Amino acid sequence: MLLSKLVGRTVKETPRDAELVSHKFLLRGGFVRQYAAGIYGLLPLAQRSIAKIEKICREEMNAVEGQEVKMPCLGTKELWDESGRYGAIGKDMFRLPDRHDKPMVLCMTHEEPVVFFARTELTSYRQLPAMLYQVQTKFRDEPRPRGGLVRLREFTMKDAYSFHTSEEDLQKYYWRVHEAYMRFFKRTGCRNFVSVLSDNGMFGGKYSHEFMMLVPSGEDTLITCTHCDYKANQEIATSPYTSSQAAHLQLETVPTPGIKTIQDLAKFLKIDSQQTGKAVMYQTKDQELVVAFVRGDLDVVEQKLKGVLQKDIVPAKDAVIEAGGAVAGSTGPIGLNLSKCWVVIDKTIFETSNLAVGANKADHHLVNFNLERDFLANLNEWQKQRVKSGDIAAARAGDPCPHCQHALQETRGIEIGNIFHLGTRYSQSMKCTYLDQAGISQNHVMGCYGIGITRLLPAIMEESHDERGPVFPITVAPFDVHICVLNKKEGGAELKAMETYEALKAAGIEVLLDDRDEKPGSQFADADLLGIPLRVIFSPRNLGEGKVEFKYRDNRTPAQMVPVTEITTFLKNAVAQEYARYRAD
RNA sequence: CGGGGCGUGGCGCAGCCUGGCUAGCGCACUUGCUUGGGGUGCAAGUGGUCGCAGGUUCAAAUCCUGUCGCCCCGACCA
Repeated sequence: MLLSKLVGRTVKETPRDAELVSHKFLLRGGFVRQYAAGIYGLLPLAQRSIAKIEKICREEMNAVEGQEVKMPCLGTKELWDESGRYGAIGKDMFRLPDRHDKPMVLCMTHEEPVVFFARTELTSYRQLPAMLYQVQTKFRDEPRPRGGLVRLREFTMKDAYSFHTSEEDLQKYYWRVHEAYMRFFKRTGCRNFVSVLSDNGMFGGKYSHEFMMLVPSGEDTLITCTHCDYKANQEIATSPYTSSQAAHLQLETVPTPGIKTIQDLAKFLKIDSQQTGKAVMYQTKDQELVVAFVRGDLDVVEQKLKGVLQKDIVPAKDAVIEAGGAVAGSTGPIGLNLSKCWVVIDKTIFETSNLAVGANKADHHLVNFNLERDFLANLNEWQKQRVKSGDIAAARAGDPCPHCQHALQETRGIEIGNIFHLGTRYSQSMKCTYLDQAGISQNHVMGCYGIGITRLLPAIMEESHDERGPVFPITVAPFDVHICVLNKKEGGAELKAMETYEALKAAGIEVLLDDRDEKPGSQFADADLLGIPLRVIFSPRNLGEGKVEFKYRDNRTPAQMVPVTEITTFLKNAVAQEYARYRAD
């Protein structure tokens, strides 16, 4: 490709809307253009990279016996009603009427369409296990698209779905896909990534992993152990917090004028915040109050709370708080109106004695509160139904690891892939069955596996760049080799460069030739901005000595002079070596 | 949905508070000369209903009202 003909120009100024480095470089390098919030078009440079990512992805999916299919993006309400998700998913799903006013959806994931396939095509145990995958556009009406290509409303995803006759078979295959994912991410040049245990969200199922690129700009917080291999999304990470147990003292009400926060309370009572109980309030869709209690020094994780409660929640409004009998700033377990509210108690409250908690009376708190004695023992059977318990607190840096007790640490990450155990969540609701060996109808046991294809490009750029631009792994770079020609009119520089360009193309190497009549500085700056891993510079000065200059985009070795007669062979070797660096095995 | 910010040629911005001739600057783009190893210099050009609608006024990019869009933080996120 000649750079003078490449559609998509580079710019010096950083567009105002860009925050992330990947976003800045994507715009400045002419990789993408924005159409609307969360909606981008890929120009040739980005499209070339994405196509390479897709190709590697297909190879790895084929290697685990995946069969590529293409399912429609447009879906009908009927199909999504079968799984119950037409109603369960809120505004995240694009919905539109067709010309007959029939409700349609734009698919945000494809469990429903794939089950549609499976129940007619996978009807015998002889066909199982089977895996279908596609590389397809997904639509999600995100509340807040952001970060350039990181969080989009329209994007490409590789989604795969496997069907099994047993949990054991699914589990075996699940780990095979996990392996395939590790290979895929290595091959695409991802370096610092991990798989972590994650929340199942709206998928259902028993377990799941997220593949996370560890970069400071990541949206998710991960909890990892400094000693063992425990890794989890903070949404589900746990810790066996150390708590203090002591002889139960007399419960007392104490006036606490103007004390609203845990910090103030601990200071006022001259105790550690670990000796307090904090109430965090949410509300359900039915306007019922949800009061979550955790130890004062800890934070509530909403995902965990939702899991314990099995309900969707949002932060509580004042009217709901009042109706539930809670007093903001002094909310405690005793005295709540349990007919109007749910109470969720974190395990740390069970484990700590003599806590200071709110008294549900303005400017008063209780001290020496002991959960079993002062609250649970006084509940009748019906009230007990309104009280749930579980692990709802956030594990933090410094807390002990649930596996080895060593200190945990926090890291930021971008989710680049995930794998989910689905079980029979969809095959049951959508009546998807096969006949087993005994001729008995059984539900398929399912797994699903996603990779955010579009997102991987900015993720790689976040991980791999310098102040001048991205530094692409050759496996996903838009081109293999970038040729600059300085002062092209003199000394036959342009002619020599063209010869090399043609020879490399003939050898199947993807070359970008900067044939513009630009100053060296401009050419170098643009080459840096495009991030192509190998660079050759033709100039009259060096050609006078029969040499051209070769350098790596990442400057891993000093630039070297290569005889122009050998440059084609040299580059063929260099390209081959470069690809070899990203082999998975 | 809550909080904050921003809409002026393709990009980055000034002008707006305090209304006033043909709306300005830099980059990019076109043409010519110049320069030639980290964004040369000079000259001449192309390109804008100042997001949109309504209002106030002799006069609106500028003031008022409404509306749409975009970004950031939070909420949310298979």
